[in-house]
Parts: sequence; structure tokens; C-alpha cells
Amino acid sequence: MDVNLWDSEAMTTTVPAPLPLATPAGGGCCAPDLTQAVDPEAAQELARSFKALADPTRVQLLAIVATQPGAEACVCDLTEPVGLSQPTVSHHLKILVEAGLLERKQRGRWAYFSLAPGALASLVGSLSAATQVPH
Amino acid sequence: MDVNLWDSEAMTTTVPAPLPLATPAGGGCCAPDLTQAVDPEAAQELARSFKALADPTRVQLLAIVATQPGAEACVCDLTEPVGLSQPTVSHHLKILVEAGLLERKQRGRWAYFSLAPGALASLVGSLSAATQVPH
DNA sequence: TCCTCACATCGAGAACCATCGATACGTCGA
DNA sequence: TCGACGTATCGATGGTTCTCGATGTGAGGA
Repeated sequence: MDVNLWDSEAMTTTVPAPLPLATPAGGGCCAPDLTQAVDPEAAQELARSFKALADPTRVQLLAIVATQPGAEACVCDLTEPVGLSQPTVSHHLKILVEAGLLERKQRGRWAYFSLAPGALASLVGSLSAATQVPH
Repeated sequence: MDVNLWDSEAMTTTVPAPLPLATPAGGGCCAPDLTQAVDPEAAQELARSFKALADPTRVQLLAIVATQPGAEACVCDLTEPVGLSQPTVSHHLKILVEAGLLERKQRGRWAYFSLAPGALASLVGSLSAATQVPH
């Protein structure tokens, strides 16, 4: 392996699509809404986003980042509140970044994570479409 | 085993809480919002809802039900569109019902599934709190 | 240059989940 | 009453995911 560590370009080599939420296959500007998800591809894309939220630890991490002053946190701030080891927290953060829910910025030796603007809003949009279906 | 089949009361014997979305532990009327999810219990509850949406098949089932005329469908309507066996579809529907996202009504030999009113809206609310969108 | 720190990756074990065929169950029509 | 039908449950299997300790990588300080 000769890939450069901490280079976000190299980190995406294992994933086909860089950001599911930012570059959807459906054709819109955001994630596909639920009523379009009869299409298997749209359903898979939506499920991929929800899968990132399907773990209590990741929900907690997201919440801690959101409520942090400055709305960003480094790994060292997150390990202790969730009560898990550093590699495990790093693993969950990577999943959240790959899902497009968090953004990663390197500052010196520290990696700072912040909410990706528009990512959660996009998910909200995809869900709320179905709730407005006339019944 | 002497439990009555198709009795929704008996079906919840394996789950401690009947409906995570309908009867949250947090104390509000709906699911806890994301910024409250620093609390491990609130995070777990939210993750439980998202886990139900973390499978492409279940997203598809939800979408099909939502777009169906009358906004309800029986298992026989759902097996063919998702291309899975009847036991598998039944399994996914059970998960969606237990997550409070679908409601099940027995009519004759058919079981009809419909969107649980307010369930998706509750999830939308819990997400949009973190995005600062005053929806 | 060497050491320490913050973080990522690796490899392994355990737990969980999706899927299926077989089967049990209740309802309805004959 | 009986058989066909729609649906749920069971048990098994293969794949995925969560978690950790060990280790690798780069930045910054002495």
C-alpha cells in the first residue's frame, strides 16, 4: 500500500461513488425522495444514507458534533463521551464521512469533523415527500 | 407455542417496547431530535428507527405502499415488485411494523399494510432540528 | 534527528442480519 | 367438513458489521 494517509482523495479509492448524497444517481440535486424509491437504485441509495444513521454510536457522534461549540470536534473529543476505543470511533467517523453526513478537515495533527451542510436537510426532504402524499 | 397467529398483541412478545416511535423513552410526544441524541438512550431509539430504513428492500416496500392507490398494500402485491420470496417480504414488513413505520390490518385472509400516520413526520422532525431548519 | 502525539488501517473474533425452503396457521369457498 | 389460499414462523446458511488490540503514518516539538 503506497497511498498517502490523511489524503481524502486517496481515501475514496475503496468507494465507487464519492458522496452518495452529493452525487445521486437518481438525477435530482438531492437525495431521491421516498416516493421515487420504488426504483431499486433510488431505494439502495436512500438505504445507504440511512444505514449510516442506523447505529446508536454514529447518531451520538453526529449529535455531539452538532452541539459542539463551533459545530466541530476532533476524535479526541469524541472517544470519551461514547465510551469506545479510538479505532472504533475512527471507524464510525469514516462511515459518516463516506455517507456525506460529516466533513473532515485536518489541522496540524488533529482531524476536525463537522456536519456536512445540506446533507441532513437532503435526507429530511427525501422523507417528507412521502408524508405529504394525499391519503 | 400456543400463541395466536396474526394477533398483533402476541407478536410483540419478543420486543420489550411495543412501538419505539409511538412510545418513546425520551419523554416527548415524538422521537427525540438529533441534538438530544447525545444521551445514549435517545441515540439508541433514533438508531432503531433508522435501522428499519437501512435496507433497500424496506425502503422499496415503504415507497410502494406510499404510492399505492389507497396507500395500502397486501403482501401479495409486494412480493413481485421487490423480487424476493414471500417469507422474506413478510420478515421485512414485520420489521417496519415493529419500528412503527407501517400499520397492519387484517381483512379476511389478506393482511394490508399502510403508512403509520406521523411516523415519518416524527423522523423528519428529529432530523431537521440539527439542521436548524425551522420546518 | 529522534521522540511523542493524534489518528488511520489491519486482522481477528463475535454478534447480527438477510434470505431461503419447509412448515404451521387461520380464513374462505365448495 | 375439507381443501385451497394468503400469510407468519422456524431453522439453517452465508454475508455483513461492530469492536478491539496491534501497528503504521504523518505532524510537531525538543
